[in-house]
Amino acid sequence: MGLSERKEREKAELKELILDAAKRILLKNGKEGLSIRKIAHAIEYSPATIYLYFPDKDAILHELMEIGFGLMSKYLVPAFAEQDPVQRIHAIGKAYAKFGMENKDWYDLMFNSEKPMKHIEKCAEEWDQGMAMFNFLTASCKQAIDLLGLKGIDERILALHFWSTVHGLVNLAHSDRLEIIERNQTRQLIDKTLEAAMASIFRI
Amino acid sequence: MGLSERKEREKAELKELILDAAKRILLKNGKEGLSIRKIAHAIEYSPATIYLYFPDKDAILHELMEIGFGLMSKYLVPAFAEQDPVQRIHAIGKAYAKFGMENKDWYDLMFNSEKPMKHIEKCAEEWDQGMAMFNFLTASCKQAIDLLGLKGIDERILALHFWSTVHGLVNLAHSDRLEIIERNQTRQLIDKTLEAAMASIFRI
DNA sequence: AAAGTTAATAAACAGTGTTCATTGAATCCA
DNA sequence: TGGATTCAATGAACACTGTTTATTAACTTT
Repeated sequence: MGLSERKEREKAELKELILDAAKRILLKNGKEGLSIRKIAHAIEYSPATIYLYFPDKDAILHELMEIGFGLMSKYLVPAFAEQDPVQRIHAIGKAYAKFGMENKDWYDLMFNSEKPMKHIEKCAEEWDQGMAMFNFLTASCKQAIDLLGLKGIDERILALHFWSTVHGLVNLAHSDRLEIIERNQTRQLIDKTLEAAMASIFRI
Repeated sequence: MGLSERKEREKAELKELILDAAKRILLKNGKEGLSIRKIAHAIEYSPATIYLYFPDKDAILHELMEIGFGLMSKYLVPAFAEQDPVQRIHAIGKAYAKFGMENKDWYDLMFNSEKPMKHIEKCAEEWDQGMAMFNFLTASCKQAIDLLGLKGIDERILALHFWSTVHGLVNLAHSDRLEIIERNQTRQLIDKTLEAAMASIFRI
């Protein structure tokens, strides 16, 4: 019963081929420009073939999302290694924003799309990479709170405050709203605001 | 030369009819469900007719965006009237978040879409309602800074910090990320985080 | 060799935004 | 009034989109 080993390997290989093509098209044409038909054309198969390997387009986007977290961790790992929790949080914020600014389409897929995570039961499992990052941030916040002797502050709320600030900045930048506030200063605005957030949150 | 007054009035009337239908469809079917063909069907005209009154779909979305700012101001006006600048900023944040949570599609159109504002030269003019709101927030921040005697703080950065926090929260809520962090607590998370932001920013 | 299995596909369906030649009715002018 | 002109409205087409299904063709098993 079941597929022979060779069959399974071939199936996995074509799945990988599809994802690779999807990745390339995402990088070249953006989220809007990514279509089943373009993927099919890129790998020289018919569009219908894609549906033998993925139930629908959302499934492909979801797998891309997980690849995106892999990319993002390259930005975050050095920040995670920072000894001082306050500096670590700052470094995480800067790395997060850098990833967001340099990988708009990935970021959109990972943090702004609701489609690839329709059912909350599933997404709690499937967004585990995102959750792991948030939990690490929360733990760092707890350390910072203890270190600075801040009282009556919930580390989860603190982490959420920090995350939403950076997430908000990245999204405002992506939709060109920061450009409206001050032309050609987007990066500086993000850096300065991040510093101001750190200063006010940790009362430096 | 030029259109007679009656002609112009008729033209404006049909334009209004199109926008009204677009508004209804946006509210019922969301941003994705809003199509030229559905608008045409709703007003019982052919799709091609729409293009006699608007250059393209983006132009319609842009006009809807301006209508959205009208809706939003209903939420914000009471907050704007608040006497104490610190409480005013808090009230603005709460009203902004309330609008965002209760009007997802409008919010998306006004703050997350880049399409309706392709050229930055234009959008500086055409996003003037958004800019006016941000400038008012900045002015309130300046007042709060003076009132509390905070030193070395740029009111523009402070306003941006506050805006990006609330914007980030609303977007995280819209993409169900807050639901992942803590199930069925989205509203409370937003309120608490907003309070924490106020406390840390103004050192209460 | 015949039967069974299955990967791949062509074609279709129901949508999308947008363009353009044609129609038909209202307006203008002689 | 009659003919010319103008122009709003449209049907039909183009090039796309995601997805489904019956059919083909190749490979595997008996």
